[in-house]
Amino acid sequence: MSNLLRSNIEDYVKITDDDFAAIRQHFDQMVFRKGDFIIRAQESVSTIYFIQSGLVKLSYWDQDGKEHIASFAMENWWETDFNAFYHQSRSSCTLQCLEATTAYTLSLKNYQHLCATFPFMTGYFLDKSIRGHIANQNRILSLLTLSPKEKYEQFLQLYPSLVQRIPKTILAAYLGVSRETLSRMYRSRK
Amino acid sequence: MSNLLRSNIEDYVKITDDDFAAIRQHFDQMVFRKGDFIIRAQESVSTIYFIQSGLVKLSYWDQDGKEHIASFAMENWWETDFNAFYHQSRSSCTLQCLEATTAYTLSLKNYQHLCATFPFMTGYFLDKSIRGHIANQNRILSLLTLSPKEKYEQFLQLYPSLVQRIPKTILAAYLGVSRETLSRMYRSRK
DNA sequence: GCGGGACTGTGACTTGGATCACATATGCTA
DNA sequence: TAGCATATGTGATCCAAGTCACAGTCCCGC
Repeated sequence: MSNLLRSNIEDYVKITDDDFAAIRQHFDQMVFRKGDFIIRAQESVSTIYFIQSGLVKLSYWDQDGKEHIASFAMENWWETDFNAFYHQSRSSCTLQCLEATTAYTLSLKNYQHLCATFPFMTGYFLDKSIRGHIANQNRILSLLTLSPKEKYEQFLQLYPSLVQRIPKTILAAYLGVSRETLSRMYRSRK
Repeated sequence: MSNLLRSNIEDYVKITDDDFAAIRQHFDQMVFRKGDFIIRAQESVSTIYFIQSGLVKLSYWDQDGKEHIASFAMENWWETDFNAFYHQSRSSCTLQCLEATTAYTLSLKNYQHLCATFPFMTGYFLDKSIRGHIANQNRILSLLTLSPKEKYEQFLQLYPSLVQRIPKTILAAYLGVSRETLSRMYRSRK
């Protein structure tokens, strides 16, 4: 199974070569360099991205100019500003590459066509959405219940491979902790 | 449109009387009194609930015995511990009635049967799931970016009708703020 | 109608973590 | 290879919000 998108779909349901070829038609591919913006704030968002390689961050800037991270996405993950995509409105977030990234892109029109042509794809997206929903729920509970130290340790446990790939400043903005507090956290048994 | 469940489905797609009758077969109905537990921690969860009337809270207790609110659900909302339901594991949360509540219940088996029989129901649940996902995303950003005062004001704006129905202690546990801080918040221009 | 529990307000005190300020290290890029 | 931006560590200070303690209110059941 050399194709990541196909294997991702087949984690949910097995498909034939012909089906995958037809599904594949709905996607384009894009290549980004480190630092490139995939979505800028205030833009309209008509595309979902399936990350083939690389790492991106979805972030929100508050009125004080402070960055907050809504989520990260790496290989094998779907990402976009779902709020803007689903409601066809302008993005309040920014999607930017932390590493050089390649992605399959799926437009809203093709997304709808895909679900209409292959009903099991609706089930596939439902599966993804529910998992995302559950992950968000867990993140909310972590934000509510954990100390900075515990948040960091939980992140380490959940995404050990990501910790080395993400600048600490950005990780702090994801955890909801100041850069300095995060930095002080490695030694102390807090 | 007297039936809340039907009108909720028809917000997504129009259905015939016959279809609704067949769909309706998949559900049972339950009645709870104020304070009743719908789901207790450590129980397995095999049911989704569609709230017809009333108000429930989904909460998590940390190791210090402090309660944290994952979410509220009122009339016209779907609720359960989705993590436990979807992965068929034990609940880490508690679902409890803040008011006398009536709900349609849908078992996992019937949920699957429903989606298999009426493919558009998969689309309906996908729609619900995406909206839930987006709401959770927004909640995460609120927790990351807003001051206690701003969190309270945003809640007021998003759910004006809920504020009167939820004890302040519980609301504080939802906002991630202490009861006392929330209480002090009404007067000051903080 | 009485008593005990949940709910809420409010003062006094404490503190975790933010903020500020600066220093060092590690690149890229020209 | 110099030079500037990015990333990180660390000390000193401050303050928003948590915690603790107590009092008043409301409501429900016996």
